[in-house]
Amino acid sequence: MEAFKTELAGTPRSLSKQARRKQLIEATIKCIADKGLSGTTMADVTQQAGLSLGIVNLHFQSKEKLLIETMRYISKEYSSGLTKIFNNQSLNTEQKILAHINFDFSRKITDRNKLAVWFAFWGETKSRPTYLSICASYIGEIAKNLTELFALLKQQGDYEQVDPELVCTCYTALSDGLWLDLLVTPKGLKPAQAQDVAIHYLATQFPNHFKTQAGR
Amino acid sequence: MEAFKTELAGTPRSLSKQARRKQLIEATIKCIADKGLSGTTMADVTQQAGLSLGIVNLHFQSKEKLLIETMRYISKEYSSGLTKIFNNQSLNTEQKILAHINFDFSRKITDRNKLAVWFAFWGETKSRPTYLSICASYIGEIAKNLTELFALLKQQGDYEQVDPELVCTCYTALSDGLWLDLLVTPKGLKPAQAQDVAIHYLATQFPNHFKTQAGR
DNA sequence: ACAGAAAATGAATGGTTATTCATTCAGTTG
DNA sequence: CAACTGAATGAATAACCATTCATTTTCTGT
Repeated sequence: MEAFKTELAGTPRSLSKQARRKQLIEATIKCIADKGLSGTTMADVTQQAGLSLGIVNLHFQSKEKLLIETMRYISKEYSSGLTKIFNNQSLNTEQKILAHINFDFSRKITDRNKLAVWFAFWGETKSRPTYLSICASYIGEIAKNLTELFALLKQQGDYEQVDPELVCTCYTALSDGLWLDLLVTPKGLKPAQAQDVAIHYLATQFPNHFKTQAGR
Repeated sequence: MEAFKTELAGTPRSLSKQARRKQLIEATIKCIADKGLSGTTMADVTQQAGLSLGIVNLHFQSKEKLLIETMRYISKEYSSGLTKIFNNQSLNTEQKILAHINFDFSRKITDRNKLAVWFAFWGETKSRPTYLSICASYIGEIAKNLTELFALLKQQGDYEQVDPELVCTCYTALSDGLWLDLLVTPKGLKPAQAQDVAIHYLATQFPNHFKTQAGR
C-alpha cells in the first residue's frame, strides 16, 4: 500500500507538505487583506491557519520567503488561467479574447482578498524589486499573448486602424485600474459593471465583435 | 511688530510649525518610496529630514498621524490642481479636459516617489479604512467635475452615443492603471506615452476633439 | 505493537522600533 | 542682558515581533 502511494503523485508526507504550504499561503492572503502587509505578523498568519507559531519558519524558513511564495502563488494562479485560455485549441480568436475578459472579472480574480494582496505588493515594488521580478515574466508573457490575439482579430475583422500593442497596453492598464476600483470602493462598481467598462473599450476598437452593454 | 505678524498668515512660530510639518511629510514621502510603508521607521523619516528622533511625535503625536497627514497632503495636492483647472473661467470645456490630462501625466503627478506613496496607501486601504476616508471626498468631487465636462463636450460636439459617466469611470480607471505601469515598470512606458494612451481612448469617444498621436 | 523519523509546538531569545521625557538650545520680551 | 518660553534633542524605556530549538506529538515501516 505504501508502495502504491509512493508511485503516485508523491509520498503522503510530501503531499502533506505541499498542502501545509498552501494552507499557510492562503492564511497569509487573508491576513494581508485584513491587516495589511505591514500589519501582518507571524502570529497572525499561524493563528489564521490554526497552527502553532513556529510552523512558518519550519516550512518557509522566514517571513520574507513566505511573502515571496504568496506573491508567486497569486501570480501563477492568474497567469496559468490565462495561459490555459490562450492554448485552448477549441476556441477561436474572438472567443479567446472574450474568455480572457471573463476571467479577468471572474469571482476568482476579483476576490477582494486577492486584490488586496496584489496591490499590497505593488505598493512595495519600488522598494522591493524582488516582488516585481517574480511576476515580471508572467506579465510579459500575458501581454505578448494578448497582443497576438488583438493582431489576429485585426486581420480577421478588417480593422485597419487598430494598433494591437496599443490596445493591449490600454486594456491592461484599464483592467488594473478597474481592479483598484473594485478593491477600494466595493460599494461602487461591481465586477459585472467593471467588465462592461472593459468591453465598452474593446467595442471602440472592434465594433463588429464587441457591443457595449445596454443600460447596466 | 508681533501684532503685525500675528495678523498675517500666523505668528512666525506657527508659520515655522507648518514648515516643519511639511518638511517631515516630504521626508516621509521619500522614505515610503525608498523603503516601503512597512519599512519606514521614525528613525528613517527624521534622518531623511535631518532632524532628531523625537521630532515627529512633537509635531504629529504619533507615526500613524504622520502617515495620515502624508496621505492627506498628496490627496490635496492632486485634487487642488484639478479644482483649479475646473474653476478656471478662461478655459473652455475642451481646454479644461486637455488641461486635466496634461496634469494627470505631468512630472509633478507622475513622480515615482509620489506614485509609490499612492499605491502604498491603496494597498492598505482594505485594512485601514481611514486612508480611504481621507481621499474619498476628493475623488468623488473630481469624478463629478470630470463627468460634467464630458457631458458638456457631448452636447457641444454632438456626440450622441457618449455616456459621460461611463467615460469618466473608464478614463479614471485607465489613468490609475497607467500610473501603476509608470510606477512598477519605469523602463517600459514613459509619462508622455502613457498620456498618448489616455488620449487614444478619449479620441474614440470624442474623435473631433482628440486625435491619437502618430507613432509614439 | 514498537522503534525511528518527521512534523509540530510554543516558551524563550534577541533585535527592532515607537514613544517618552529630562535636558539643551534658540528666540523673544522687558 | 537676563529671564522666559517653546522648539528640538536623543538616551532610555517598553512593547512588539521574527526566529530558534528543546520538547512533544504524529506518522511510517517492520
